Amino acid sequence: MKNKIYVHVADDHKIVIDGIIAVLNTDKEIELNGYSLDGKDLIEWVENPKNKADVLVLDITMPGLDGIGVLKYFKKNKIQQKVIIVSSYDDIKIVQEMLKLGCKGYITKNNAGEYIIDAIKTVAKGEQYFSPNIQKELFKILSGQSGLDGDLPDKFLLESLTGRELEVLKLITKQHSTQEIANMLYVSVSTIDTHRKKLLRKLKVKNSVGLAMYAVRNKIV
Amino acid sequence: MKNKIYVHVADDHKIVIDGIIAVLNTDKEIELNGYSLDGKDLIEWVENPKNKADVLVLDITMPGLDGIGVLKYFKKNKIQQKVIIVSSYDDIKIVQEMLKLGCKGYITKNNAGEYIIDAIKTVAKGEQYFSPNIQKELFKILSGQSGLDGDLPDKFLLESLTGRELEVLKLITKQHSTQEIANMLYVSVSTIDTHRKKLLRKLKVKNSVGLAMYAVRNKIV
DNA sequence: TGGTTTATCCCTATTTATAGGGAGGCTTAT
DNA sequence: ATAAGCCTCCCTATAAATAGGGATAAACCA
Repeated sequence: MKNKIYVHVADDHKIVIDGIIAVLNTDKEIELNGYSLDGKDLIEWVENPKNKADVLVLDITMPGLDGIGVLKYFKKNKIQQKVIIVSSYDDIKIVQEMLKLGCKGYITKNNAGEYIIDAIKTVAKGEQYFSPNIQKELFKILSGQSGLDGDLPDKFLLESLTGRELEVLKLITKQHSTQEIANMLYVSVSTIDTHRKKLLRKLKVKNSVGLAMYAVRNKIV
Repeated sequence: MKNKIYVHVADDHKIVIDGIIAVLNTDKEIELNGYSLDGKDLIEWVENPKNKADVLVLDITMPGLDGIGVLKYFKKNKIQQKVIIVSSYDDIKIVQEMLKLGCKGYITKNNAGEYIIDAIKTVAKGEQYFSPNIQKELFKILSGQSGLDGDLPDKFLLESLTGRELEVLKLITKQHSTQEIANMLYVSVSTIDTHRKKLLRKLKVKNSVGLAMYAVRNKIV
C-alpha cells in the first residue's frame, strides 16, 4: 500500500477549491489537507509545524499576496515546497516566470480537472509536470520551433508582462476603474496609473479597450 | 444600503443546489431563502405566506412537476413570480417556450456560476436576463438570421442592437475614440456619445472595456 | 559589488468617457 | 394617422484615462 499524498490548496475562489476537492476525492491515494483563500493564509499554514503537505496547489491570482508572491517568499526564505500552479493564464512567458520562481508543475484551469491528479502524483515523486497544452508550448521553445515568422501570437512579439501588470490587466478586463483597482490591491491610484501606462506601451495598444482585446485574444482572461 | 434580494432555488440534484449556494454566498446582497427538490415542493413553498422570494431559480428537468409545469401553474393561477431558468438545454426553442410561459431569465448550466448573480440582480430589478450564449442566439433570431419563423413571443423585451450601434461597437473595439468614430462616420461627437450610452445600457456593461469584451465574446468582432 | 528590474508614488496637464437630461426629423408599422 | 423606433444633435457635469516627466526602496542578477 502506497503512502498517502497530502495536498494543500490555495485559491481565492472557493468554488474552484470545491471543484478541486471534488476531483481529488475520487483518488484514494491523495488526501486533501485543508485549503487557504490567499497567499498570506497559505504561508501561515505552511509555517505551522503541525501542518504537513507533500504538494501545494496554488492559484496565481489572489488578493493581497498572490501565487507569485508565495513562490518568491519560499525562494527568499529557502523553504522547500513542491508547488503546482493552477492558473487561467496559458501565456508561456508566465509559465517560464513561474518555473524560475521554483514551481514544479503548471496546469491551466480550463483542463485542471483532467490533469490535476496526474500532476500531483508526478510532482510528489519529485518530477515536473505540465498539462499537455503547456508542454507543447514549452517544447516549441526548447526546440526553437516557435515559428517566429509572420503571424505569430502577440505574446512572442511583446515584452513580457510582470506579475503585477498581469494582475492589473486582468482587473481592467473586468471593467474596474483605476480607482477601484487601487482599492482592491491596497495601493495608490498613481501606482495603477503607472502599471496601466506600462501596459499600454508594452502591448503597443492605444487604450484600455486595446488592453482588453489583447487579454482576451491571448487567453489571459 | 440596498435591500436584500431573497432567492429560492429548485433543482432535483442536490449537488447543483450546493454549487448555486456556494456562488450566491459570495454576494452579500443576495440571501438564499431555502430550496426545493422538485416542482411540487416549490409550489407549496411559494404558496405558504410565511415564505418570501424576490427571485426563483428553477431547473427545467425535475421529477414529477418540472420547471415547465411550475411556470404553467403560475400562469394559470396568475401568480406573479420572477423566475430564472437554469438549464442544461441551450436549445433556443426551449428558451422561447420558457419566455412564453413567463420566465424572466435563462442561463445555461455550463456557465451558470459566472452569470447567476448578475441574472438574479437584473431580474430582481424587473428586467430580463440571458447568459451571453443565449443572448447571441436570440440576437440572431431578432436580426432575421435564423431558420425560425414568426414563432416569437408577443412581447420580446431583449433589446437588440441597431445597425448603427453595431457599427459604433465595432469601431470601439478597434480602439478608436469617440472623436475618431465621429469623423469616420461623418456625424457629430454627440451622436457617437449617444450611441455609446445606449450600448452601455443595452449590453449592461460598465465601460468601453465591457463593450469590447461583450463584442469579442459574442463573436461580433 | 554594481547594474537592472520591479513596484511603488508623486507632479502637471490635457483629452476622453460617463451620466443625466431633452429634442427634432425621419422612416416603419399598426 | 398615430405610435414607435432610429438617428441625429445639444446641454451640463463629473469621473476617468492618457501622456509626459521624475523619484525611491527593495529585490534580483551578474
